[in-house]
Amino acid sequence: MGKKELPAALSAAETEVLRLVWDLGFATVQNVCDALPRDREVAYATVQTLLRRLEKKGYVSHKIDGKAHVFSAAVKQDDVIKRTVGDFVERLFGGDVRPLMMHLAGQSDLNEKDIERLRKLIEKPSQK
Amino acid sequence: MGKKELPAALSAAETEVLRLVWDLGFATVQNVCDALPRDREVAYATVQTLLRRLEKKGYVSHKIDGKAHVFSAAVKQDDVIKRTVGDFVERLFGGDVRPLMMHLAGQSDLNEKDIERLRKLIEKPSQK
DNA sequence: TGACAGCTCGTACGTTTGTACGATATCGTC
DNA sequence: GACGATATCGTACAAACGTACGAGCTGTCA
Repeated sequence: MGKKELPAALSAAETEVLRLVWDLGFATVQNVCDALPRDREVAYATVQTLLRRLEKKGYVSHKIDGKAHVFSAAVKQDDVIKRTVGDFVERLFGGDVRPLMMHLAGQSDLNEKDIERLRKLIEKPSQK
Repeated sequence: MGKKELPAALSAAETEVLRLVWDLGFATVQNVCDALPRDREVAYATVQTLLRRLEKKGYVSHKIDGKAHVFSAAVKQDDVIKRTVGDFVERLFGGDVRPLMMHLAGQSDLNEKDIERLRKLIEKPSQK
């Protein structure tokens, strides 16, 4: 097993749509449109194309319900995230995650619980 | 003053070159080529184009030294990182940085010092 | 059963991206 | 001052992206 071979790379717009599909679990084109942030409205037809491309690349699949296509993810979110974040860190930080963590830590407002969970994750030298 | 207006968006390849320019401080096309990771070799001419595009977009500028152009960054690294990471988190996590931090914390091997610094950052509710 | 609303499919198109060739300009050296 | 080595510049081009129109198919309800 090991390396789950992921399909071709995702563009930004595709990534966003895929995320929404994960969030929704099952979604029609319309559902995805509705789930888009209000400030990023985009034509129905565009979402449709993005879903079609995602399907062709193997990231989602659909079943038919009446006249609508109901899409769902065909890849594990963790795998995609791992690869996407990896690429990102590579480009912007030369592969070193630490500056990114520092940046995030400085930027974000984490509550007590978040910090607690983080601490756990960080301090337990995970079984890598 | 606030929002430093950053120029148009960067592509992945551009981002990588810009990072190298930051790392190097000042760099000729050749320098950037040499600094590229060995597994990602790319033609001199390609790097050249990317630097040209970066300059047109306003991310780098150059001065002339002999026959060579010496490029240096024209934007603050922090600003670019902030925006780039922001976009990224928006697309892949819907704007919530916490899942990303958790992911990174679980993936990376941080040493004692890193953890210490992180803890400081996290726990001091910085002046936002 | 026919009209309508909703949905997909084929197709398109201007941009951006990644990559690069060939021509030209410039610096140092003999 | 001519020559070679090294740079840049203009230009190119296929693929990927973002976005979308219009035609056609399919349930649904009167």
